[in-house]
Amino acid sequence: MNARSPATLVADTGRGNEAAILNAALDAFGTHGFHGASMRDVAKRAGTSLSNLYNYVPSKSRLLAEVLRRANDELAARLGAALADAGDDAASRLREAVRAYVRFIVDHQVAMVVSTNEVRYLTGADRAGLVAERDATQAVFEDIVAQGVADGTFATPYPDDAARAVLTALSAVAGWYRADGRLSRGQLAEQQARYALALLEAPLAR
Amino acid sequence: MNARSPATLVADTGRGNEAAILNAALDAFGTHGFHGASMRDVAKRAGTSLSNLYNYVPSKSRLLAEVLRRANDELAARLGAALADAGDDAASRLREAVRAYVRFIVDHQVAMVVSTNEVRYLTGADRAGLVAERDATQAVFEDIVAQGVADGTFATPYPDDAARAVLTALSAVAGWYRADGRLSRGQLAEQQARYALALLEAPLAR
Amino acid sequence: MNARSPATLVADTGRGNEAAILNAALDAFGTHGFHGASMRDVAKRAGTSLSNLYNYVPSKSRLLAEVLRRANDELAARLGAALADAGDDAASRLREAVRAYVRFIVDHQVAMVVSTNEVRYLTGADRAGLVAERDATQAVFEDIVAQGVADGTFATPYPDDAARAVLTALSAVAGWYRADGRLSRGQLAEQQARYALALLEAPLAR
Amino acid sequence: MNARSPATLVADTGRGNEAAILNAALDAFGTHGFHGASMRDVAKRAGTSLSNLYNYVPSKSRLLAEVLRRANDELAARLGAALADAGDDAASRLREAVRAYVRFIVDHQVAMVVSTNEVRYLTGADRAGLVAERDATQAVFEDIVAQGVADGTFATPYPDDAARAVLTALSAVAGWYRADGRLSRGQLAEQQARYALALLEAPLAR
DNA sequence: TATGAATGAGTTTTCATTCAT
DNA sequence: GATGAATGAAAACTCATTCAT
Repeated sequence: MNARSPATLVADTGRGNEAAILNAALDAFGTHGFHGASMRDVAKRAGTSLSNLYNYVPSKSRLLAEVLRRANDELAARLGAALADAGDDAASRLREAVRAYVRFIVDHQVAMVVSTNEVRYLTGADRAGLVAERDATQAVFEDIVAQGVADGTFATPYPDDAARAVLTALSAVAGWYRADGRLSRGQLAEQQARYALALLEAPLAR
Repeated sequence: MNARSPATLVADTGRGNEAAILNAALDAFGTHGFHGASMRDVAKRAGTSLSNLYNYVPSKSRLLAEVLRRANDELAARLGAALADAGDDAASRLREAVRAYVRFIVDHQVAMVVSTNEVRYLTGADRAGLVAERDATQAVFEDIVAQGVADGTFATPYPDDAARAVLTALSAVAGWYRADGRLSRGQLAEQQARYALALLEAPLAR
Repeated sequence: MNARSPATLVADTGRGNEAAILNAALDAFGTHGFHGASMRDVAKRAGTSLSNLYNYVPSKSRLLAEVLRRANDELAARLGAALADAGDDAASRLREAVRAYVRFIVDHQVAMVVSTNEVRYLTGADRAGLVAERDATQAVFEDIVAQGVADGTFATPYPDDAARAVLTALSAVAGWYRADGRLSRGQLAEQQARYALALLEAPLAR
Repeated sequence: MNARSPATLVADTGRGNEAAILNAALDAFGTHGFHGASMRDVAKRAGTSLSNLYNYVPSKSRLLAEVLRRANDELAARLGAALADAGDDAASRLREAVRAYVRFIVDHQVAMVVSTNEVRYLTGADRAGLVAERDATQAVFEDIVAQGVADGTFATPYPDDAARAVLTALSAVAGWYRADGRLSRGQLAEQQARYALALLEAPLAR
């Protein structure tokens, strides 16, 4: 099965309704926001009863945390795989990372939107955990940029800030991407890679 | 008085508690999000009673709309003023627009955050109005980019998309800016201007 | 108006439904216990809506605390008044205290039952406050007993424990008293006074 | 094994988890009250699953009934044994009955507390059965008192009411007894016996 | 303009209980 | 006997909003 529904982040876990519930939560949070979505919404989308939700998840906020954790895991896995297959030079590593990121957005647009907008409603350990995972993702980009700045590939005077700028620009894509839009998936990746390289002030040898 | 509290978007309107209420709403929506904030929150922050809110505003969603409208008006005014004072060439117009935008974020960070995150919860005419205002702001940037592409200042192959990328990168600044951060207000503007010009592929005459 | 409904602990406070709510809570807690009574029960008995309860009381447990506080205040006031009018010797002071206590039970049987059975469900400051008030009431009896033991009126070898035994025996009356029972109000007081004096081992000069 | 945990009312019945469940229920009801304790609480304390409870007991209220029945059986057995070994005169019979009662409280304090506070939540046949058992226990004391009054050992003018007063004073002990308190088990029994005899107005030949 | 009281629908969460395995 | 999943009702409490004053 190649074509996933964009909101299907979690595949069947073999544990009853779990996948359905997590995907339903993603959908609901994506549509109404964390506070705007009710547990009833989630249950309805998951095709189960409100109270049964609590056999799988102890609270609404833990539900959000779980969904975000899975989204981040998937993104991290994709980034890792892409970089494992990439060459050694900073420019192509950056390009591969951007491509993987864009593909993640295309496949899991809602997850990206929710990740961006709703983390702030986590608290305590859930928030700390997510922030740590997110920082790890950011470090991946910072490392690439640092490498490129060291070897002269990138001329930006603000390496870390620029890495973050690249990331926020990327994640903003989830806010406007439409599957039926002007650009194909590949073209979108190409565009974003070009933005990234330009922003990092790579020579325009392209 | 020169130093405004960052959340104070609306100055005294001469109409009782109106300014206090609008600023309180901005604060509350900024802290908890539209759905996470309650009218009670707003009333408490404004130092008035819950029911008195409804003497100024007919509903919670109209309160959000009003707040967002004022934020956008202020941003538009600042952009307009900055461009009126700017030169004729695309690069310096872009630079001035970025500077004004950054200064708006620094002065009204919460307003920018709320603008970015909570518009989606408006509906009907309120939403349409806001989107139109926002499109007008975007057009300002698109026009500058178009001018620069026409006269060869900018080499980007995606003028409109790049203009939007510049804008989303800018508004993302509101998500992480801290008054006590590493960069001064001026340095921040400088950095963002450089990102913008790089992203638009202006010659690296810098 | 002389004949009060037994559950009417709180007279009109001039503040909307407050008295009705407190009396309704007393009734509900008396009938079903704290955990067995729902806020809906209370609202129904008070003749108002569930949500309106929360304009008067911030939580169910604070409602219990408030009810118990008022009950204890009334009991303390009655004890104080009775002792102010009593003679100086321990036996007649004890007798008057018992009479006042019994009259309180007769007038506010439900309040006494709830006081006895439901304090344990209070927590934190509410519980501490109530326990302190209750200790003060107990001290009144301990003082009388101490006086009587000192001047030879009471022969009990366990003054403090015996004072407590008297009190628990008294409050247990609330568990079985019926207005239409065998004993009149006065006879009941007489009986309990006799028990108390006997238990304290006063000479059987009776 | 001589030293029982105070809450262990039921010894292994040879039927799977039954004893654990009944003891867990006793604990839970003792801690939170009948309505404040949930079947989940009970299951957790018993170390089994929620649904497995229903293999042993058909409903929550029957669980309470069962626990109370066992507590009362144990108390009745102890009273019976104590009286079988006692002499013939009312004073020593009363003394032995009080001793047995106090020992029951010391061994099964929680059971006594639950018995006292939660019977009221039983309904129908369960309640009727318990009340009958309790009346039988009360009759034991009433008989002793009647005997004593008949032969001049006790001078109380209210034989039946006084018997009940003795019983409620005794059961109230469960409300404050602490294993590490001032009085030993034997001293406590001695004290309560003295209260009882005094209350019944036995001559102070002690 | 301002308030406290009022309301009905809604919130998240827990309840006792049942059922398929 | 034992479990995890399921359910509908109910819990306490909050919501945006209205109204009388």
